[in-house]
Amino acid sequence: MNKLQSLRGMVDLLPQQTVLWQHIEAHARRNFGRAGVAEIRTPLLEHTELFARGIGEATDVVGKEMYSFVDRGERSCTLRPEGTASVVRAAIEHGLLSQGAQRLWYGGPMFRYERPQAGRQRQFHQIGVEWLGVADAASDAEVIALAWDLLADLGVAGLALELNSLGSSADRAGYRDQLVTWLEAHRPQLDADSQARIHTNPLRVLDSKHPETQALLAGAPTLADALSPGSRERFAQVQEALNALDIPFVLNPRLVRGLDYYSHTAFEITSSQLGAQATVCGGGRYDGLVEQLGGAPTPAIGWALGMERLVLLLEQRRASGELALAATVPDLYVVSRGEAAERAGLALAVALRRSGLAVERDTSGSAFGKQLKRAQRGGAAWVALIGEEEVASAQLRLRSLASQQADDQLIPLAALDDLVRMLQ
RNA sequence: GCGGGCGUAGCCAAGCGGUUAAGGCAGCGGCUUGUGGCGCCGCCACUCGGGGGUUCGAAUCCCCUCGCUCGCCCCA
Repeated sequence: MNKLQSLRGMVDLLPQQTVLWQHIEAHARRNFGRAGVAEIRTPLLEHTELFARGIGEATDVVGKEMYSFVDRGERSCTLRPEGTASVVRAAIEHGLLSQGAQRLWYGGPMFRYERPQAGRQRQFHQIGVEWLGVADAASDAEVIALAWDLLADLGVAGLALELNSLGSSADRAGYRDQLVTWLEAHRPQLDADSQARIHTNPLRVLDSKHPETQALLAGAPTLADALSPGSRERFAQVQEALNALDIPFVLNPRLVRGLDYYSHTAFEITSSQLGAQATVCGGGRYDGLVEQLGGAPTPAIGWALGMERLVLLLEQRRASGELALAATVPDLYVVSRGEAAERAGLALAVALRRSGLAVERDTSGSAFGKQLKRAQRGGAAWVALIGEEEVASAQLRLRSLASQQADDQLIPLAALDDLVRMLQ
């Protein structure tokens, strides 16, 4: 183990991958721009307390997955495990909320100390949207549409939108008590994981994958029954709005989401192509969070999508040939050999780039045949060849690689404008 | 954190206790000292993720370790 390698769960993205990432980012930027959603960038490092207060002490994320350390100033710092808390903190800190509703998006790395798995890294990346100061049910559908349409624009098929309502915080608290009482009464019949969660995170028991527990839960009180009439009406409005937008969804009463701050609308977009880590995008309403972090009571809703998981889906499309990302192909490939010729080639390449052309220069110094071969393989349409003869006459030899024939043209090195015109 | 599988060159991959570790792709060089996708030839692992052990002998068996992977957990 002498070889240097990246830390466990920290992955390098090589050029073949980065084109996919850029593809996704470009679509996201464009769609967000159309919807009037502005980008916000917050630090990767925050006070540990922000996440402890924002996400909830009882959650796994805060309890055992954070990258925390004490800095030289004795502060407890944590690499952000998710984006929402930071965005809310920044909005409160800079008084954004007093300037009306904020429609924000962010992207970047998050850190969680977990066992790596397909679609799950310790440093992973999310693109997320947070709308602060937005309360109406129509906005819930609008925010969901942002995620749904982004994925659709990227051509990702086979996705399912799952939807649930957690009710108001009062509904949820009341239901929680009801559920805990019921779970306590049936404790011996529950699996070990679920028993442990009765008091730490009882709602998550609903989503247990143990078949016996699931069978038992058929008799448990349901969240839907615990919703107040107002919450029910609100949930119906969200569903109507989604219908009107032609966004299909399935109701999933067991969808409760892991983080404490959610209320009312909760949703996930999942893919059957991803194995165990099937959630591509998850989000929901978190009306209580801003206040919890010290701001004025502010309704809010948002989502985050996992870049790695989305990339996995796009890689499947690429492998099957459905998605072809154009590699960057130079307009011109400069072939030169010999000291003076290489200098002339360098000057040519830089000058043409300054004119806006994509120019690649062969730096190998190998035989012209080799350089031409590389030009061919690189997909360049044109080659400028400069050797001793050309330097002597202050010309370059321009050849089209598209045609098989050698129909070279000699162009004065000084006649840059002519060359630019020909290549455009 | 728990359980299963795997780890041979940049990539894919054969070998599964016996002397020199197949092959393909990519790369590099030559055929072609100044001229293009093809073709042919050559080069490219003293070594099998790392360490230790068993053995006359290990890439092949055992142990530890690192990493990857699938599932659990959790979540994006």
